[in-house]
Amino acid sequence: MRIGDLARKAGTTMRTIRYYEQLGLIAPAARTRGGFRLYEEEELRKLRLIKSLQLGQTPLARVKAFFEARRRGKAASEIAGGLSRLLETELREVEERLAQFRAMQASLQETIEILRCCAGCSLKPGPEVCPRCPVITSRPAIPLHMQAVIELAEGTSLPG
Amino acid sequence: MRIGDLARKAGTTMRTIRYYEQLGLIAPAARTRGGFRLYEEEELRKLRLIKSLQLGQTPLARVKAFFEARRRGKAASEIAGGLSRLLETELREVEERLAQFRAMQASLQETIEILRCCAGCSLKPGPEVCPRCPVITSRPAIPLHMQAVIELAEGTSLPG
DNA sequence: AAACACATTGACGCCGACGTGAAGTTTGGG
DNA sequence: CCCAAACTTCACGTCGGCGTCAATGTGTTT
Repeated sequence: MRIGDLARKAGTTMRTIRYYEQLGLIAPAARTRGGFRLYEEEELRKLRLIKSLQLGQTPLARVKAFFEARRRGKAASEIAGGLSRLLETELREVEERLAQFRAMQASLQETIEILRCCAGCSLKPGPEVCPRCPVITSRPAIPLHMQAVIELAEGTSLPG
Repeated sequence: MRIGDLARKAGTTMRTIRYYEQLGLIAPAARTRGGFRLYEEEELRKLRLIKSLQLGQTPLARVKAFFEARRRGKAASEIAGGLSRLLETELREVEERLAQFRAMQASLQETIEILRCCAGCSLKPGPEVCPRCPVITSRPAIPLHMQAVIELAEGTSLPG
């Protein structure tokens, strides 16, 4: 299989594949006499893998470290141990980001809800303006995005 | 307050503040005769806001759009409507990423568990190698990272 | 008025993950 | 044999979010 086919099958581009090769992530199984890269199915699997790893923001350098763990480890237990250490680091990072995104999601959802209420009342958003609004007052804390909205609303000139 | 103080209070740098100004995100309330930027507390709040928004990967361009929504909207309901549309877009993106990260987390956790088992057995990881391993065989699907591990393990030469 | 920290503009650099040419070479079908 | 399509390497461009340097100007203290 040549690079164009591989790119199509993997849903990526030739440029990307060559870039990965430059980084030492994948390599063609062989070359034609003329120098064309020739690939096996294995590279296709690797590419798909890289793609899915990228969904989790895993940088290519770490993907490489992951791929390289094969060479360094000798015994199976070493391999398993080394890999699981790598993955635990990764897991910690993923969980950090998860927490951040969950917080963002909560803030966004709450803020949207409040805004819908304000839009219904035709009021400038903000707790001083709409002090009896249950959507705002029943909340333990003002969500992140709502704080921004309130600041923004202070610049406007409209009936309160 | 001059730019250095603002930077310290906001936990950022002068360069960053000037960069934000260049992007139209924040502006000094005034300047000294000599040209030094002078800021009020409001800018500090804005900076803190930007920082927290960045935790959710919100690009600065969108933060700007968010800030600019003030000028475009005239009536309060327009403002609230426009903002909530912005935030809904943001929310959708955040939720997409949340799903991806959740999948990554699950895959990582499962893979680490499997690897621990393999390390305990001193076996090369992979379902053919350890066919009776309940940790592997009881799973509905092989997690993402485990697929990578299996590919990697195939290059090793060790007692199965 | 000298010393010193603090600021100013401008410009170039960097990282990651590629895109986008340009100029030449190889392959495969008719 | 010839031609278009596919491929090669080289090298510069992009985007976001700043870092860092250079040369110069300001504010404050003594």
